[in-house]
Amino acid sequence: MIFTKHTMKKKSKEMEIMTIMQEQRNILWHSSLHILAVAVKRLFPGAKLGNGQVTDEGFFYDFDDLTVKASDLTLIQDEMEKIIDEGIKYENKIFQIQQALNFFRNEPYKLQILQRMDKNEKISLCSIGDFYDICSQSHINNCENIGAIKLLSIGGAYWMGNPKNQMFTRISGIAFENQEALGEFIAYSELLKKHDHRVIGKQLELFSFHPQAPGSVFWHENGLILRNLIISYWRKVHRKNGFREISTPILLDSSLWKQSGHWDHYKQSMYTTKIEDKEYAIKPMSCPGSILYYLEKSRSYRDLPLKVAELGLVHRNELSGTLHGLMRVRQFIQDDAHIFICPHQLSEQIQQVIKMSVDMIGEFGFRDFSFAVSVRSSEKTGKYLGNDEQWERAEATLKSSLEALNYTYCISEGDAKFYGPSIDIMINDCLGRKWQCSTLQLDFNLPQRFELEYTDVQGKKQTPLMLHRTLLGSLERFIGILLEHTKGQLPLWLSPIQAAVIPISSKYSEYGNTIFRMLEEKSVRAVIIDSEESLSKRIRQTVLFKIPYIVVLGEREVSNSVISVRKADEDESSVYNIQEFIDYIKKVERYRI
RNA sequence: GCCGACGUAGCUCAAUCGGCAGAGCGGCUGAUUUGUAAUCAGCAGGUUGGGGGUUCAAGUCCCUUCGUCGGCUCCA
Repeated sequence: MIFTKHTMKKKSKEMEIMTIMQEQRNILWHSSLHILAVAVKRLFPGAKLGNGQVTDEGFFYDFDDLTVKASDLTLIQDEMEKIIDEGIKYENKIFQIQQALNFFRNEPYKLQILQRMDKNEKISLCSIGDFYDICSQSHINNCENIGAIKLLSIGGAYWMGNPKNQMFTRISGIAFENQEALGEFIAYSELLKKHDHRVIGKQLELFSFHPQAPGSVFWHENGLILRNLIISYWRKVHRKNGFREISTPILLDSSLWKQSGHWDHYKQSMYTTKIEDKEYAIKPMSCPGSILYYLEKSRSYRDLPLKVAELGLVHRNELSGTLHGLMRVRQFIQDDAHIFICPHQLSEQIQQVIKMSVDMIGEFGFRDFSFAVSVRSSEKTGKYLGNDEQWERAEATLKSSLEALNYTYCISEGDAKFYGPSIDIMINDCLGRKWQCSTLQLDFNLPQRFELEYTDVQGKKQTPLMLHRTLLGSLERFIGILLEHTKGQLPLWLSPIQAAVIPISSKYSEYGNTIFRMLEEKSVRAVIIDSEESLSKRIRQTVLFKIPYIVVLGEREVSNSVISVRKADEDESSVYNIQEFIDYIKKVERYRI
């Protein structure tokens, strides 16, 4: 459903077909937004037209002087359907600006747009009956070709996207060729709800949120087990790849943040405090701490690449309206690392980071990736640090590193940070959504600001290059993505509870406890459910709690000293010796934790 | 932060025009001793997010505050 704004560098045949389908759909959606405007003007003549637009997920139109309730959506949708039934045709015509002004004499925002244009220019307008809109795009031939339409939401949106402007009322919707396609869309929306990590987190008792700390996670025991398992695997991978792990303070003198440049850019979203008249800030990222570590002693080219990783607890005062479950929080663990290198090591280190990312995220069940290289915007304004040559070389190195690994990528123009270009790795989840977790950023800024040095082979002082990178990004957010991808059915090695031991009746409780203790002793995460409820009910509880293995014990198992094991998502159970079962679980876990 | 909606028992939800706050699940107690997704019965559970107001009377109307959801802006 989600299509990225980026243009793919290379297109596969499939991509081409998708693009054609998307183009047709865009025409449909674009045609629909005019109808939305007509419907609103008919029902609410006082409303003033803003702009309409097609997005990746439908279309919207913004209006000023329009107050509508959620229940009005049905009213507007009915009106749109009426207009569609009228079968009015779209017409595009070219007008002189002067002439066009006349059409919009009661539409101040349309006038604003026209008045900004050169008076001698011509403009394309589209008409639907006696309704006119500024528009040069193509439409479907006739309204009747819109087979199904659905208005989805009312929201606010700043005029021209500028928060200094007033807020308009935005009505969003979606349209399809036919009812079946709309049905599929509704089914997909329902599916999304079932994968919502906030609901799953509550059901599986993984975490909670409380008004006393908005945007900060309270990890419950099962959620913390999951988080710790991820961390344990992360540490293993980093040790193997030559990283050293450090931990730096979360409260640091504001002078450090002034020196790093964060104070100028992000002061308003940093938490600060005064202690003995000195101002401190809680770290919003870990790099300055890492730099103080680098500066601790003089470094030689022999020490490079110096790979320093930190699971940094960072705080960012995200605006209240942007908080969203685990996906957007104010306190989180960032799996940061800083790699200090000599310039000639750049390409090799970039490739290593990409490999590490793809391998690690793949282990969590994400096999579908795409890559973006974020470069400067085409208007090379003064906001970027470093000179043109540095940038061009860096961008070229990022691209060639991906090419060396045979990865295709797209270019995200203008998405580079002010201090350097970056590679972003997007994972595609099972619902076709893209999430950016890993990012690798080149930094021209910090090594200079902190006067980082190393001694080269000739004994001369040189400035190292610095790579920032995260693989999972925020652990909180990554867990959110993982829960949505798996619908809470985590793989065995990540399940907070791996097996539920269920004796058929209290007669077999003793055997059940023996088995349970054997599993616990070998660090298999197990529970025993020997309450006096029916067997079916206890199995149901196990399945709802998404415990992957169900161990049922009765007369047959006791007399043969075996266990019956059923995978929660399979119908058949099999008989195992307890040691075979433990060995199997340990084998799955072995290379990860 | 801005625009809008929402907030009722642990959870999911009901309560007509302002007129006695309710159900299912979960919990507790008792009976049931179960072979792979809900055994039966009884009981308890509430300052309707917090504060203020209007009214004979407020879950319901108004103000305010906190939080959540959707959208905007932002996301080092």
